Amino acid sequence: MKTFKVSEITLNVGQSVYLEGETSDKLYTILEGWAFRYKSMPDGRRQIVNYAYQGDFLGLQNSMTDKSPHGVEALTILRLCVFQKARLPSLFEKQPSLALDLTWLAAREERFLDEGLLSVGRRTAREKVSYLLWYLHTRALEAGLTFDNTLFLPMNQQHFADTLGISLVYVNRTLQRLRSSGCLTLTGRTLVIHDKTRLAELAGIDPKRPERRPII
Amino acid sequence: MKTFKVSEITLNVGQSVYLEGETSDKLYTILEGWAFRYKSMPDGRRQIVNYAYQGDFLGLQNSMTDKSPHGVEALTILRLCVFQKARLPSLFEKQPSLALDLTWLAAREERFLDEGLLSVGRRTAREKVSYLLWYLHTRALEAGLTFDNTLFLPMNQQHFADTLGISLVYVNRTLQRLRSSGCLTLTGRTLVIHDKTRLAELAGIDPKRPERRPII
DNA sequence: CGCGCACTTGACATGCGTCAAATTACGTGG
DNA sequence: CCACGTAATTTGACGCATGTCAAGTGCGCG
Repeated sequence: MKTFKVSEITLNVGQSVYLEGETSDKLYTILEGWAFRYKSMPDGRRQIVNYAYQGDFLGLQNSMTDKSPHGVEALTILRLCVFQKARLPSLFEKQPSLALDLTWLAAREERFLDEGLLSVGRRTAREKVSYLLWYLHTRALEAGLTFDNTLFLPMNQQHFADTLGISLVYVNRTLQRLRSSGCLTLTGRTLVIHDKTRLAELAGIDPKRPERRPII
Repeated sequence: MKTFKVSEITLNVGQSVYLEGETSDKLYTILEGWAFRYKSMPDGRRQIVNYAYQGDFLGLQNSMTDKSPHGVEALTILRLCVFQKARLPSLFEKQPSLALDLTWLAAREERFLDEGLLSVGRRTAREKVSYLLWYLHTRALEAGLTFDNTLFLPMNQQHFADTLGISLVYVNRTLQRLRSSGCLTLTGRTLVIHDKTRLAELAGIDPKRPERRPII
């Protein structure tokens, strides 16, 4: 294990863990803070692909020699643990349970991405915004980042727009309408969920197929 | 290895490997044929999340006890190899290279999903359809399923629509316009790419950031 | 020969995008 | 603590890409 860990680094808001198109032979775990993964088009259109926080791995999708197909940027101050990806094979040999953990994490990320695709592809704007807030709240719960249904969100409306595939202006209008529905408050960066069941309804989440409960 | 493999099964077009909401303690590899993974909303809206063919794993995202968050359906006759997921830990111990392979496959799937999110979230209808055809052709190349730029596509326009998050009617109109651009022919289920570079342009794929070349 | 399903096409409706400007919040230096 | 500059949020007016509805058309299969 001592040869696997390389170092610990800290990034500031807006700094990149790695850029789209950059090659990196590193792996990262988040010790503290929020980041987002994104992809973009030649003309600058951007799609945020997922958010990540403590315990999440970054860089697993990158080969060691090719350019990264996505970028990762810090949303808050971000403390990272850095590993050499080349050490992975020997690590898997010495500690097979680590391989299982990584498989589990990858599977979890895939489930998130699948949900994201459903959102972006098939939900209406109202459902999209509802779902995103529901999702962030649910993940924050899982990570112990909420206090009494209140939650600090490090992203702004532009991030929402780029996550959901709608325009900034329409995110704003949709948020207004959600606020007036009464089931949540979002002032500045503070989100309070008053009625999560209602929010799930607005998001078009199937009540008969509940999300998996937080693992631990 | 002999204790890992359970059996081999064959499905017909339209049959399900597993349904959304079903619990399954199995893992599958595709030996032959095409399938698609999908998720849906309570009211029936459907999002196809990815396509899979020979060599791809299915069921990795499912826990052994919870309901599957997505379904998988056969697009062609589908031959599958079935494994017991519970055997994975001991397998990883005996054969750490398998863990690496699975990690690689999971990373590959994540890259596909990221691309899908970019498509659905940020591309226009024309770019979406172009990208999907480009993507299917590229993957088919990688798998040795094309012959002289000609490729059999097992999916219909409804599948395209559900993949791209647009309506069936608009997929059709967009295909018409793509055909008249001259860079492809799509008659029935046969796709011929005449000018792949042009197709990539229409899809808004960054020329400076080429997709990773087929591995092997 | 006829039924069913995939594909087409036209007419019309609308959810969301775009442009532009106003307003508010926020950090920074004086 | 205030003044200022910059970024984030909000609102209005208008346009368009895409959706919806509905009616064909073509074709494979029994």
